[in-house]
Amino acid sequence: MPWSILEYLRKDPEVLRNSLRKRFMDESLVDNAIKYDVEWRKVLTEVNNLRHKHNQISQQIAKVSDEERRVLISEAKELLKTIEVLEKKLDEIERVRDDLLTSMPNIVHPSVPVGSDDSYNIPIRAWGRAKVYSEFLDEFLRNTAGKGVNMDYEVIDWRPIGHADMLEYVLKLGDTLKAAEVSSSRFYYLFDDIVWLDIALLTYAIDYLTSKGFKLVLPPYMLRQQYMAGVVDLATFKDAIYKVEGDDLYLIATAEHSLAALHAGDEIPEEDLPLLYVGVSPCFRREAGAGSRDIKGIFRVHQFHKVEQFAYTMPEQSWDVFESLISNAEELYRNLELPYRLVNVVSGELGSPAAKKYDLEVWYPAQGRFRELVSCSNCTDWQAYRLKIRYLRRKGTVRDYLHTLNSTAIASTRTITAVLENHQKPDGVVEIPKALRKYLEVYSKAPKDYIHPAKR
RNA sequence: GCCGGGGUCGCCUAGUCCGGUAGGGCGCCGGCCUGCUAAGCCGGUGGGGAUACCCCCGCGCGGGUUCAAAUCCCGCCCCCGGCGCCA
Repeated sequence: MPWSILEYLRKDPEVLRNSLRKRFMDESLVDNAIKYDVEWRKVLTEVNNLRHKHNQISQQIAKVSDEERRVLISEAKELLKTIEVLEKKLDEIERVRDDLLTSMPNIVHPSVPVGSDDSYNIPIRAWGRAKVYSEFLDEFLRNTAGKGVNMDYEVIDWRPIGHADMLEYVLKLGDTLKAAEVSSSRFYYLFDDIVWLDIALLTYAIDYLTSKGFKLVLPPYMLRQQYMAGVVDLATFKDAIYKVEGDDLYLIATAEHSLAALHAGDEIPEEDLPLLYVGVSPCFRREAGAGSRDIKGIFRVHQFHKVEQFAYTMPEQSWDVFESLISNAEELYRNLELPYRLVNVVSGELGSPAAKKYDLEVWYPAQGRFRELVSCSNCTDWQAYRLKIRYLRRKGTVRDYLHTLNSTAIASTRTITAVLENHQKPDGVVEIPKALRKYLEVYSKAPKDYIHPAKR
């Protein structure tokens, strides 16, 4: 039963305290959990002893005479009363203990920078030649060379139009105002060339990853609460997840959720690992904590399409696979000619499931900042424990929790915004990345090289 | 949604009517035996707590009846078949 968190809780709790400190969370959680775990084991032993006594009496009853039976039955009944009281106590302790355990975030990996917010993220490498409007040069340099990673750039003397205005007013290929009226804010209608682009981006990513041996999956878009709770933490549940009224179903916020649930309860032989999946699905997000951030355009929306990489691995494989998932993502963005930097995300911004996370951030010329397009996480055994997914080593003699990892490949709407800003010409024409051409050529009405501003 | 059948230790299966320690086969692991292999024999093969014995829980899930539930009762989930509805 070596779930890393429970194991450390019993053998070396300082590891957990230290991890919580790095996340700026209250480390008393650990001592509280220890207290309840010790108490739980103590009461469990008491209950088990009483149950044993009761079982013994119960088994005698079948074999004795009528008079003896009457005596034994009343004895058993007495015992049951005691057991019942103690079992109630045990259930209560167990409930508290499990709540404490499942509220425990994953253990922060030693290589994760410690810091409270994303200004402490550490850039690891950068790629591409960023178009930097003169006014944004200081900001650009502060976030590249200033943080120890050099990135090629060219200063431009015109300010590109922001992706939201491009979509809505220059190209006139999106209508977020009507969508807000009929749905609510953060919804959108997209038309023609942008829809082709959305489709092409998805097939592009699918083609790339299936060529690399990933198994293609179209997963359920809704999951029961039990499985959703195995994949996400409470904060995500509250802020990101839509509930379907009248059913025990939740809309997925990413294919990661369904792909993690795919092997819930399974035991996977060592020789089958790693299992690599590429899922494609719509994603539904409440964005409850977002306030009015990115309220314009389609950067932060309630629904979008995403191609997602997901891996099940042996514990000793997961850090290598982690690196390979992010390098897949990088290659996808390099081929789209989108300049990016890769950051090692600070401890304070890590979600509970993740032990370590890389974000791929593309430079947005009109906004003058880097923005997250890809998030790649190693969840180690955090999800596997909750979903009871184990590996079998050496023909079933060792059984243990495996590791799960996930990474964005392409999130459609967000990638579209990056294309609209980075491949925009001074005259408002958007050049389509050549890597997408092949996926657009199959459609007679799809654009092939350029998307042109609407005629007025 | 309705009617019927089903869900037992990795797989197959007995036990359910009639309540009393869940049995067998296959596979797998370990051991014995043996020129080698096969066969044969012995033990193990779910979760948890103790770890020197050992104990508790586990028959789709959750309740109930009972000293005692795989077995009886109630609710739910899933699978198969039929009917209905349907892109």
